Amino acid sequence: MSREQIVTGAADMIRRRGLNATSIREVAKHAGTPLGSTYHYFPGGKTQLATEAVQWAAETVSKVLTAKLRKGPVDGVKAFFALWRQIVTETGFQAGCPVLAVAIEENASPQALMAAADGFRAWSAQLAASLEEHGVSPARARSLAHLCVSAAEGAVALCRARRSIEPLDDVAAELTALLHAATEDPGMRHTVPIRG
Amino acid sequence: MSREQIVTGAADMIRRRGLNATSIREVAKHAGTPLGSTYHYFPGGKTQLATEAVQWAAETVSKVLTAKLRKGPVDGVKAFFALWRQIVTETGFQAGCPVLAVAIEENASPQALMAAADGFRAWSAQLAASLEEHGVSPARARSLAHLCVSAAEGAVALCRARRSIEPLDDVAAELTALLHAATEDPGMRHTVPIRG
DNA sequence: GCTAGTCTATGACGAGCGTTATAGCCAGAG
DNA sequence: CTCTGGCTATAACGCTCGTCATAGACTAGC
Repeated sequence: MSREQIVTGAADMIRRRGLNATSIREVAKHAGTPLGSTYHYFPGGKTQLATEAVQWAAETVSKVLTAKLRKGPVDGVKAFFALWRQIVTETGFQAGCPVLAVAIEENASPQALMAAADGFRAWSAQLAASLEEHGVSPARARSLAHLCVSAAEGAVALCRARRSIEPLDDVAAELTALLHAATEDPGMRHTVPIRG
Repeated sequence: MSREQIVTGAADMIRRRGLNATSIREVAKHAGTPLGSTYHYFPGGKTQLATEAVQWAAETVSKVLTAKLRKGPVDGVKAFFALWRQIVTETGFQAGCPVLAVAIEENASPQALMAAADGFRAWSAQLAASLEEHGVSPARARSLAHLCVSAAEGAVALCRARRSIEPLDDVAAELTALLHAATEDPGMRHTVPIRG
């Protein structure tokens, strides 16, 4: 169906150029459908298209996360980072995350922004739930999940700017080690936290 | 001087709306200068203006980092996160990081993108140097520095989407604890603290 | 074969964009 | 005083944007 091609094409353009630089005309051309069709399928205009593109991207990642988290949080996070690594390298550092792209544009429609928030929230929640299942306290699970999602999103941006995969790989290594220690090492599980 | 107002105004608009949604006309209006003046001061057009805006923002953060890192890497990172926290909350979740904004737009000019890369690299390098000074190995210092910068940038985006400061605070707490353990406490160097 | 509804095709609208050109202002140097 | 050079002011260029309207084509059900 060509409706789906429009959504996935829009998501691809948004993750490369950002929301504002993604025009409906180019999305239609990229999908091989006429401009009129876009407004037939998406009567809500650009707002609706952007919202659905973000939702589609968020769900795609979410499905991968669901599948890989079955083997535990560390494997899930590894897959999460591997996914971003593939996107960044396969596109020659030209694509990132459409959810992030929409999140940082002030004039994005409220619906699209909400879709982005829901996407981030879903990923964090999945990760946190898996951590809890492996003995991490709820508060710490949430905070580790936020760290993983934030670090991945930020690292993708660093990699794109520097045209090097190094930041993402560094971050992935640090976080796998951190999660491993937080979940599997019984001797350390009740260590007194250092705060300040 | 009004030239500087144009640069700072451009940086402010870019961090809110993104590069593409920031028009020279609006930058000029926001700075109270006529459109013609913009092309007088920046004959390189939007490319030059964006590049200088990114450089200015990167250097502003860099100076804060330089000052606060004198008290050690943990204090530096705390200040780094406090800085982003202030920006996000003060603007009601409407502003983020202009360096990130430029980094994730494919059609940003090569110069502006390079300025973004330089900014990220400078922050990471400052942090890594401070970590090395406090006994962290070069490789791990680099990787921890990448983690801090990436996580801060990503957390700012999460906060903007969700209109909540929670992700940033969670990330800051996790990373201060991680850095503290990595630098100062010999007995805890290979442990991971648990938050309450 | 006709009708209805889905989708295509095309063009137009007002607006905003980056950029350039040109004429005018207005201080300070001679 | 005149003159010069940095800055302002204004208008225009071609272009793309989001959106809408409208007419045609195709396909499914009767």
